[in-house]
Amino acid sequence: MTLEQAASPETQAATLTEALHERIRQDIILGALPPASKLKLEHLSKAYGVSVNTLRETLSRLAADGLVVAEGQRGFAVLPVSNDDLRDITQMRQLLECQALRLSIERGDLDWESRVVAAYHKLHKVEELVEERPDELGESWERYNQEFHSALISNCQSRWLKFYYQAMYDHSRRYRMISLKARPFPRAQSAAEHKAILEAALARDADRASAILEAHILKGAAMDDALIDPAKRPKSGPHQSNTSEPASHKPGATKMAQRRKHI
Amino acid sequence: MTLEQAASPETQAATLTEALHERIRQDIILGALPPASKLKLEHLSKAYGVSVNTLRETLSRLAADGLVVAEGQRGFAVLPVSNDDLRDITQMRQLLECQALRLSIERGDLDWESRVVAAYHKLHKVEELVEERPDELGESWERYNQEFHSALISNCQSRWLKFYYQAMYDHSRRYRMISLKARPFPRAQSAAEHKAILEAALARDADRASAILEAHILKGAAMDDALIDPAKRPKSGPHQSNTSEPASHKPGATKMAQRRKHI
DNA sequence: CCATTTGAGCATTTCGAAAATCTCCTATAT
DNA sequence: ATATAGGAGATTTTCGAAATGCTCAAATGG
Repeated sequence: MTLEQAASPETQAATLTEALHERIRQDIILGALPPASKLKLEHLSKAYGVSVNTLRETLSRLAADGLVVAEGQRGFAVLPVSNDDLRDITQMRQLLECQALRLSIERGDLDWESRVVAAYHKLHKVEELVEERPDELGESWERYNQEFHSALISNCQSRWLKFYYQAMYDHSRRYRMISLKARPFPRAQSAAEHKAILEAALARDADRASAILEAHILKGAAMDDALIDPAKRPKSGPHQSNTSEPASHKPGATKMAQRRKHI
Repeated sequence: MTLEQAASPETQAATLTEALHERIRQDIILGALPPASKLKLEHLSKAYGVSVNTLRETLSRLAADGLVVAEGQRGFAVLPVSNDDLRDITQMRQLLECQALRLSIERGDLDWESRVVAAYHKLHKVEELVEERPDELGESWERYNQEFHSALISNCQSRWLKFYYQAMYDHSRRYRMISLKARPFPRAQSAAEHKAILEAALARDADRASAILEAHILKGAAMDDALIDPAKRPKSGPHQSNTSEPASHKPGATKMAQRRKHI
């Protein structure tokens, strides 16, 4: 996502590269392209049906975004996960999102209020039901959760703050997706927290809202923590997982690159 | 600059794209490629002596960094400047740099202390002389100023914080370069502020150091403010702002042509 | 006279393949 | 047996040009 798109979220991709960027970004966040997996150009370009150049340009962008690491003459790989990184991401989200919320509340106007209320309403409805039918509603919860958090900070004027917030949110979402594969759907208390944030925001109490949000972010991340053991990744034999198209938009992933022994 | 490079600043560019990325980044920050100027692919690829694809990949990365804006089917342009953006950048620097400084001080160790002292020493020496001979020493001041600020936060462990701090520093530097073309070298008080920050940092007084730094950043930016009038840019008839090479920095095929053979 | 269409010129986007580099397996020598 | 050198195959990097889409002025119709 570019800075422009963060400022005014367009949904239409004008070029192939932009569409591919969004597609691969989602595949990384959702886990179709697992952490630390090598992104081989020829292979992926076939899987996504684009030329190597287009793919390369896209991966370069993602590398600048931080979702992909690019090492000269050694290609691209999905950013690995680690508990350290998760802690880092979490602290950054606390710093950026709380600051954005403060700014947003300070200049709070009626349009913003109604956006927040509307977003909360959707999220609230889904949260009442999501624990019973997580498979069906999990995706909705993700969307509405993001929209609620976005609405809260939408009144902050800082383009950069929003831009970096969005990046950090994407990263934390990737960790949550990983976590959800190992645990059910432990969002029991988040509904109460969302409500408390809403009330503090509507009361224009920036300190209180910010404090609750900070704790909320930490709690959410705590559930994803300690789920990352590097030895966990399936090391299935030959890498044929990708010989077939990513047709169901599952571009599969090659295995982690074995690092060279000596320099 | 990638996330990796921010974490451990490598100076060697392994590929043409990486070298070009750094080169254009500098040209934008230093003003050889002026704000809002259109970056025509064919033209620039000749000027820098690379193919259109390589240039394109580089510009895509810079777009993700935020120094360049990419509009689908309409090419690339240098990010425009505005007073709003300058304010935004300044506030982000305050937020990120102060937080990084706090974290850095909290886990302050001896190595960090000595890095800070060493960086301050260089900066101090240059600041004593820079106002008399700004043309000669301005560049040194820039480098040592950046190194001092970098040293201050170097002990903070957050990769992302450092990464975003660096991006914001680059942007603020671009504004300072613009400002320096209109005013002499008004850095009289910054020396005293640097000293105060150093002392607070060495005393492990995070609150005081952070407060001084916050004011310091604001003061520095205040001098660059109000220098940007949108009607100023030379929109002379046919857009010739780029017909003349950014050649002050000779983007010709001078240094780019040399390729390495072995490591 | 104004609005709309057309099309030539120009700029961007995308592709396929060549060149450069890295990886890993094998042979050879110590 | 271990270490070093050579080379085939795989992968990344770079290029030149074709395909696509935008811009803007001239032409056409109301």
